[in-house]
Amino acid sequence: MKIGQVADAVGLSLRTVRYYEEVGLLVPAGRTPGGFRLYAADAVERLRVLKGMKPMGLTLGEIRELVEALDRTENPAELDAAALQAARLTLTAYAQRAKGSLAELEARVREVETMQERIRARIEQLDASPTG
Amino acid sequence: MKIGQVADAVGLSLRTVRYYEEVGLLVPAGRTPGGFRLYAADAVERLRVLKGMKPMGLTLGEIRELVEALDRTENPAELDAAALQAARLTLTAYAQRAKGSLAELEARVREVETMQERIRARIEQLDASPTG
DNA sequence: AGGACTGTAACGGCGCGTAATAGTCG
DNA sequence: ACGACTATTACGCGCCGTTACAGTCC
Repeated sequence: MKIGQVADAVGLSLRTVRYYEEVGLLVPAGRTPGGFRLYAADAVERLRVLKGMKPMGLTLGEIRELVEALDRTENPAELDAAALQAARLTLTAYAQRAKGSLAELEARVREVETMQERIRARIEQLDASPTG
Repeated sequence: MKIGQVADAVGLSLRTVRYYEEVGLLVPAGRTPGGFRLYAADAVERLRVLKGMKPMGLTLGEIRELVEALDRTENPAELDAAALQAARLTLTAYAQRAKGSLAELEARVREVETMQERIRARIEQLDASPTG
């Protein structure tokens, strides 16, 4: 697949896909003789996962750390005890981050609801004014 | 009040308060002879409102438009019909934005929950592995 | 006088958008 | 050969964080 097909399938811009390559998130499987990036079919799923991590509020560098930990633990049998423990720590830390992210999102929801209420109250007040 | 007291009370950095002045969100009431910014007491409340609008995902320019609409409609009796109608439109638009923002936040919550689940599953898998 | 505070100016950084220009594919 | 696609390079932007250096307050 060329970059346009991949980007369309995932819903990311060409710029974004190229930038993700620049920061080491997804390197294309190869190139055409002329230089066009070529992606394997699983690149789409990979990008979907990356995209799904962004709402956690992670930087791309953190996302990279997280996906690398996930990659390395795909079949745990191949890992020695030390590497396994390290990966476990990383994953646990990001699970915690996710928890904190959820708490923050809920706080944001409450703030937005408060603002919404404030605006609506003002609109009602305008509707009730003599000139309105 | 000087900038440090205001910033502390609201939980914004000095840099941010100065930047908000630069973009026209909050101009200090005056200056000391030496140039220090002086704020009135209501500046704190004003900054709290500004801070409360950010979770809606508005740019500072949009925030300015919104607070200006709120400012202008504080006592509707002084407004003519045209100005009142214009402000009403603006406020309604931002109420709609708030609604959209809430929908997006809920989508983000679901995405984060999904990622959290994925990470937790992997951790459990590690714990169940022979080397774990 | 001295320490805490504040001033301006300027650069840095993330995560891309957006040209501009040129080459490649079918 | 033509149109659709892609490549690289580079600047821009929002929202500040972060020096760096100097001045102000009490």
